[in-house]
Amino acid sequence: MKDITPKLINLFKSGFCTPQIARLAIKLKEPSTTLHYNIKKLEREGKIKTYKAVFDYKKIDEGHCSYILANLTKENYGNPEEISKRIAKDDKVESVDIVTGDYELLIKLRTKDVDEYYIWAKEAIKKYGISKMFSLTSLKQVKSEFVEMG
Amino acid sequence: MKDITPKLINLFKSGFCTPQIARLAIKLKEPSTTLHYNIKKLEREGKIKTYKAVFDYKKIDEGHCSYILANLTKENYGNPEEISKRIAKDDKVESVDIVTGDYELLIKLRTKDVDEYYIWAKEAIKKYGISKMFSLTSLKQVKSEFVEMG
DNA sequence: TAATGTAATTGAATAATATTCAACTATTTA
DNA sequence: TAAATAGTTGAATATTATTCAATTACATTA
Repeated sequence: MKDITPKLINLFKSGFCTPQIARLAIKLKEPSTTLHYNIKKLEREGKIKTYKAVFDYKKIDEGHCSYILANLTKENYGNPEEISKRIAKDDKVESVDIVTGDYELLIKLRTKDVDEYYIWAKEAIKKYGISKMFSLTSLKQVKSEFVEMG
Repeated sequence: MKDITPKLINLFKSGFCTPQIARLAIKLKEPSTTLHYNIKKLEREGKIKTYKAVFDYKKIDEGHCSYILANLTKENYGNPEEISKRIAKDDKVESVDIVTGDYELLIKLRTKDVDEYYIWAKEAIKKYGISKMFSLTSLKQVKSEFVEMG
């Protein structure tokens, strides 16, 4: 049997979805052509970047969620953008922000468990030139990606 | 003219989208019926929670993004869950986590600008019984909701 | 290990939905 | 206020999802 779900999950994390115009038409009591016009306009203007799926991460073996504050080594301190773009490529990374305060980066990471988190963190220090890390572990994800988690 | 885009944006933040099976079929070189079957299975199992849109937040007047670490007053310290569920109801709140460390909650907030952030923060202290707040402002959102921001 | 049941794959038919188009209306601009 | 532009909408068409039934793969157990 071919297990296509991992591929599916990865593609759905950032795309391969589309608006449900008919459902919106009912909800908003507007003709579907009007909604179609307005949605395409939002897309054209670049206001909508993509359509994607949101998962119950525990159920897809990404139950461990952590927020990592990171300092860059002095070689990289000057251009956090390049480093953060590289970090952003990682499928396990939900978000990367360059932030104010004592740390330069804030990374939201989703892993299977603490072990996988630890492996990732060790690797990251080497790969991305991180000089110091401060991690917050999520004990409960009440809302994520604008979606309330049951 | 009726401006339905704000309603549209709100609905798209957490739903009213659907998978693009035909595109996936081409991408994965599998029959669309196979993908249909597998996707419905993921939905049935609750692994997929919803399908939604991701925005260029600057372009929809939600350009100011901040991470707020919060302590609850001692009356609320015992049940962070109830408070966090209430906070989660707020449309401006992208995520809420109960976290380890010196603070109980980590809130990701999207507002138009600093002014709106300040108003929200003041209100939140009153409404949710927050005794102390520590905020990190995002200077650049490199990735968000698993989507790389150009 | 053969037999039986269950889960997954798939092509063809159908149903549902998005998209296009053209006519019209509202809004903005000169 | 005329002309141009942007937004709305119903009807026609094109796409796409969904259902169905047949088939195959896999797991269970006797």
